[in-house]
Amino acid sequence: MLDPERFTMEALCSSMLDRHRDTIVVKKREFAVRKLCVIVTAALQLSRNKSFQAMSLRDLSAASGVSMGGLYAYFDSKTTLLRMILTEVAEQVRTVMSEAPDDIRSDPVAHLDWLIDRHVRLTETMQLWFSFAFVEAKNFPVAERRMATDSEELTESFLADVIARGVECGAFRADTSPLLASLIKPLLQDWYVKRSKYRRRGVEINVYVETLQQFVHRGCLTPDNLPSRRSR
Amino acid sequence: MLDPERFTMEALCSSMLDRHRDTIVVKKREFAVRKLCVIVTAALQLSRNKSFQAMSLRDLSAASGVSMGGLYAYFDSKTTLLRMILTEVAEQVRTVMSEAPDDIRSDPVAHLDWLIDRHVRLTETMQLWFSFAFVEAKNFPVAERRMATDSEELTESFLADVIARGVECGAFRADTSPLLASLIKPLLQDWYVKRSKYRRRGVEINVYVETLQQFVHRGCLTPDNLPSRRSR
DNA sequence: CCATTTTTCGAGCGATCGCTCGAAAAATGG
DNA sequence: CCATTTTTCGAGCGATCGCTCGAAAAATGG
Repeated sequence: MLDPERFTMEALCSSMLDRHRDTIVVKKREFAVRKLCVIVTAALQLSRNKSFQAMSLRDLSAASGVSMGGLYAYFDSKTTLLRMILTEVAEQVRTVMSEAPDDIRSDPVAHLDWLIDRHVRLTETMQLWFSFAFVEAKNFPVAERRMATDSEELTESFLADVIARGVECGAFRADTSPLLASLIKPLLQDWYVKRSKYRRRGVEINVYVETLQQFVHRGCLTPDNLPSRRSR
Repeated sequence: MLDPERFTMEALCSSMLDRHRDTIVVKKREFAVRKLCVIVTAALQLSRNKSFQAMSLRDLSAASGVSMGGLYAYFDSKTTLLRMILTEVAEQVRTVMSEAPDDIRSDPVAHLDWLIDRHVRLTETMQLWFSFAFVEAKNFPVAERRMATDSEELTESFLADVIARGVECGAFRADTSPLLASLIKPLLQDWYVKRSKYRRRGVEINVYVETLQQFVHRGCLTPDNLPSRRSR
């Protein structure tokens, strides 16, 4: 459903380069993308155990094999590197969550399921990026924190819009809580925030997606649309 | 339902002192508790905007009015201060979530509702402490991170136990997802992690608790126990 | 009131941080 | 092959960090 080719490190760094042509000094695209991949890979890896703040640029230099001075050809401050990564995550969310085909868009239940499925699979594919964004966004300058907040609100608004349409057309209960979209979001986030827990317990991504969809269905579908699974 | 007197800064710092008698140099209880309150209050406040790592001990000294040297009478390293705060949060969760009276304990549905209610209200009362623990725990030494993980797993096990009992006695669906406890936890956390969002939208704590309880009911109660709220 | 204990103070330490800059190395193109 | 451009390098900068320690101030108790 999601083409993995779209989210390779090279594809994402290529996109990062386009977005930051003005701050990246290196002129030749080939050179720039290759080094960006190395730098970003090392940065995500190092931030995984420690944190972005705790990672020094000397650590990053050693892990990436790019000299201290060399790093500054790709960003003009450590905060800029942070912003580049956060922006890439936010823009991928915006793009990927907007791509619902028309036939799915026409059915609120299917559309809600689609949003849940897409979000979980996107965060799975870009797991390191999302963990990074979630953990680091809080600790940094106002502008960067704002970016993270906006991205989260956008995700929530995708959900809220579909739910509102579903209530309107009678697929969802009329008494569906206005908080529902707010509650689905932390459930989506848990998949990557607590990824290691689910891995340890052997929870497959398909199981997680289906469990979440069913949980949400029970919370907001009208009884007519709800499959009755009474067992025993 | 929760006595606020139990969770005043003074009560919590008094408890912290008992737990760390060996590392705190100051001998007179009266002195120690008073200064601890000042120090911890300032530390939580400063970590709110920046982060614990980004907060320097000079910042803390200035904000609390305690000199650099004076601080070290209350902890022997910055990490110890972190550990003291995290421990206090974890122990309060452990205590407060274990106090269900027998009559509630005997009814799984009531007990689950009680756990949800208690957790949300505890995190509301100790909001700064919980936000701190959630944001900071990831960034720090292995031992401290482990403590946070253990605490979260404990909370989850409280939920899982009650759900298992509920399934056994037929109050909860037999096909209740084994993931349910894992999914409730991020919903509980969202209340304090995204507290400012809910405040901005004017969501009252009672509404949040009830919405959450209802959402969970729909997800796991057998139809017999589920109040039918079909409207229009 | 004074001897003793307890608490508080803050200048100064070594280490590490983000970042710079002039020079070296590599790539390019005629 | 060589002149020019582009990329990479790493020692060194000022600033700030966690932490120490000897001395001053405050509290205690007979």
